[in-house]
Amino acid sequence: MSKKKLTMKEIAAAVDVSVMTVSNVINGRDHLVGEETKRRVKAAIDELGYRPSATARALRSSRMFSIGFIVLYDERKFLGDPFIAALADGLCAQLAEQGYSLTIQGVFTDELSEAKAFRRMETDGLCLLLSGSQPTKYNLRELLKSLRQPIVLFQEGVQRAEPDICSIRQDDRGGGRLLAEHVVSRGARSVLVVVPQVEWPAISERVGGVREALHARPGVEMRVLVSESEKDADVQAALTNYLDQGGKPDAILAANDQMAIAAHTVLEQRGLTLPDQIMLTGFNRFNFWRYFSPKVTTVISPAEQLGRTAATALTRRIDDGEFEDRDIVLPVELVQGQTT
Amino acid sequence: MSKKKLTMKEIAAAVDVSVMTVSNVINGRDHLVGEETKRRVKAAIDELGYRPSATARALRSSRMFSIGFIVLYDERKFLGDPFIAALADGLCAQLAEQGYSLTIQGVFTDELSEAKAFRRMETDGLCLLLSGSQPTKYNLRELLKSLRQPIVLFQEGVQRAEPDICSIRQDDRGGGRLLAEHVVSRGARSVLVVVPQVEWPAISERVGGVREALHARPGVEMRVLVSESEKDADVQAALTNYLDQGGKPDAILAANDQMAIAAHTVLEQRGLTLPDQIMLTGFNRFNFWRYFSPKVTTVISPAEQLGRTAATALTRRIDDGEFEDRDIVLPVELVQGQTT
DNA sequence: CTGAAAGCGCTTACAG
DNA sequence: CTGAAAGCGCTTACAG
Repeated sequence: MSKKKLTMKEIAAAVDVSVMTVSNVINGRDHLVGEETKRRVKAAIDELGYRPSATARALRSSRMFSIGFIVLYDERKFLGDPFIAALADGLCAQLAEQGYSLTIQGVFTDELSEAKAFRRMETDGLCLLLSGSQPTKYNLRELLKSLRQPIVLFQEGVQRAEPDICSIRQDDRGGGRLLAEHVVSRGARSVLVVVPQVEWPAISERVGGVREALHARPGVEMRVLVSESEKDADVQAALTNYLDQGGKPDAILAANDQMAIAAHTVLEQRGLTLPDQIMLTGFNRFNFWRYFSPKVTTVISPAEQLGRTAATALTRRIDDGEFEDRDIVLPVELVQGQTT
Repeated sequence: MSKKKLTMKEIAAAVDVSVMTVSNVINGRDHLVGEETKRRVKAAIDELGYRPSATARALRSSRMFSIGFIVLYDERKFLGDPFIAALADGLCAQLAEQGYSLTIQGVFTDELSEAKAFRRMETDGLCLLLSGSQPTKYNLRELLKSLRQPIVLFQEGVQRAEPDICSIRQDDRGGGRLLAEHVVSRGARSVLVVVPQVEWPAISERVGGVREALHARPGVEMRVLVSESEKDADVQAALTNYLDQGGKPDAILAANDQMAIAAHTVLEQRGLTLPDQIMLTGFNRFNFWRYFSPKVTTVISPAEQLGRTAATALTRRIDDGEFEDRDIVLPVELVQGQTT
C-alpha cells in the first residue's frame, strides 16, 4: 500500500486515459465511456485501492451527500431521550442505504441565538427536532429560511407557505382518540388528562384527540391537569393535589409513559387498584416501558420510522427539487396493558 | 439578504483588502493583520452574513473538523442501546464545544467486509464501538490501519504496538471487584456469575474482577453460568435449568442490568425473597434501571463521560500529532439497591 | 466515446 | 503587516 494519497490523476495515468474518463466511470455515466475502457479503469481503481475525495467532489458539485440532524433541547437529555435516539437511529440507517451520511448536532435552547451550529453545517438537507417555548421557535423559523436547505421538521404542525419545509410526525391526535375511546369503552365516565406545562405541539395534539373522541360521548366528563414539568415529582405533586381536593376520575390519560408511571406511584400509595378502581394510560411505548409493572396501556410511537421517512423524503427532495408531500403523518397503534 | 453565495472574494472586495487578509482574520492569525484592518473585515463579515465554506477549507488544508463514530452491531439496536446512545451523546456534546461535528454510522457486522462505511468517511479521526466475534474484529484491525486516521476504540483492551489507536473504556474489572466484595461482605458464600456466550471484552473483564476479588476470600465459591445470549428468554432458561439441577447460590451477579432483571423473574417465580434468600446484582445503571422494582444493586457506567473523553483525546491527538495516553480507564461506582 | 481547460472557495508558501 | 500566485481533487461545460 502506497504512502501518498491517491488521486484520479494517478488512476488516469495508470490506465492511460484522461481524468475525465475516470470521473465518468466512477459516477456511472456509462453512456460516456466505452465498455473496455470502463473495465480497465475499474480494475485500476480496485488494484490501487483508490477512493474518491468526497470533499473535492462536494466543493465542485455542491453536493455533500450528507444530512444534518439538529436537536434543540432544554435539559440534559438529547440522545438519552428514547424518542430522539430512535429518530436518529432510523435516519442513520436509511441514509446509509442511500449513500448519505448523518451529522448530528445538539444545541441548547439558549445557545440558539448564535446559531453557530447551523452555520457550520455543510449538508444537503437538515432534520430538526425543536423544543422549548413558542417564541424561541419563531426566531428559529426565520433562521431556517436563511439557510436555503430543504428541511424536515419533526413533530411540528403543518407549515404555511414555506415550500421547502416538510413536516413529519406521528399521529398524536389519532393516538389520543384511540386511548379515549378505549377507556370509555371500558366504562370510564370521567377522564383526567395530565399534561406538562410546556406546550409541545405533539402533546396538544394528543389532548385534542382525546377531546375529539369525548365530544362524541356526551355523558363523559373530561378535565385537564397541568403539571409544572414532566418530571416525576411534579407530576406526582399535581396529581396528589388533585386527588386531595376530591377529584375522582375513572381514568387518567397521561401525556406520555414516563408521566403515567410517575402517576402510578401516587395511585398505588392511595391503595387504588388498577384497572378496577381507576384506569391509567401513557403514550409512546419506548424501551423502558417494558421494565415497569404493571404494563401501562399505551400507544406505540413509530419514532424510528419517522426517521426513516425523513431520510427518504429528503433524498427525494434533493433529487427532484421539491418535496413530494409536505405533511406526513405516521399512524400509531394502541397496546393494551394491565392498567385498563 | 443576497441570493448568491458569498465568498471571501466578496468580503475582500467590500473592505478593499486581499482574500489572504480575510482568511487571516477568520483564522485568528492576529499577528498577521493590523488592528484596524481586522476590525473592518470583521464588520463586513457580520454585515454581509458571510460564512466560510468548510468544504473548501477541508480540501485545501485537509482538516475536516469532523469526527466519525462507527458502530458495529449484530442485532437491531444501534442507538436504541442505551450505552451507544450515551456514548454518542457525550461525543457530540464535547466535540461541539471544540468546534467539531460528529458523523455517525451504524454498520451491520456482516456488511463489514465491504467496509464502504469507512471508505466514505472523510474525517479527522474515528471512534469505534465493535461487537461480534473475535475473528471479525481481527479483520477490522487490519482495515483500521489502512485508514491512516487516529482511532479511539471503546470498550476494548489495550492495543499492542499500534501507536495511533487509543483505547477508552470503563473500569469493568473494578466494577466486578466492587460487586463481588459487596455481596461477600453481606454474607454470600457462593456466587453465580451469569454471562452471555458472546465474548465481549468488557464482560470478560467484569468476570475477571469478580474472580480477583473472590481469590482473596478462600471460603467463597464462584461459578459461571453461560446463557446463550443476553436475551431475557435465554437468561431465564439458563438460570431455571441451573436452579433445577440443585444450584443454590447466595448471590447472582449478572453481566448487566437487563440480564439481572430477566433473572429476577425466575427468582420471583420460585418464591425466593431478595436479599434474604438470594442476592442479585447488575451492571451499568442506564435509564431504564429506575423503572424496575426492586431496584437492582449495580454499578454506574460512565458512558457519557467515555464519549466526552474520546472527543478530548482525539482533538488533542489531531493538534499534537500523537495520543497523550493510549489506554484510558474511567472509574465506575457501586449503587446499592434493594437486591443485596 | 474521449479529453484539455477552467474553476469550486479556500489555504499554503512565498515575496514584498 | 499585506498580497499575488499556485493548487487541494474533483466536476462542469465544452470541443473534438
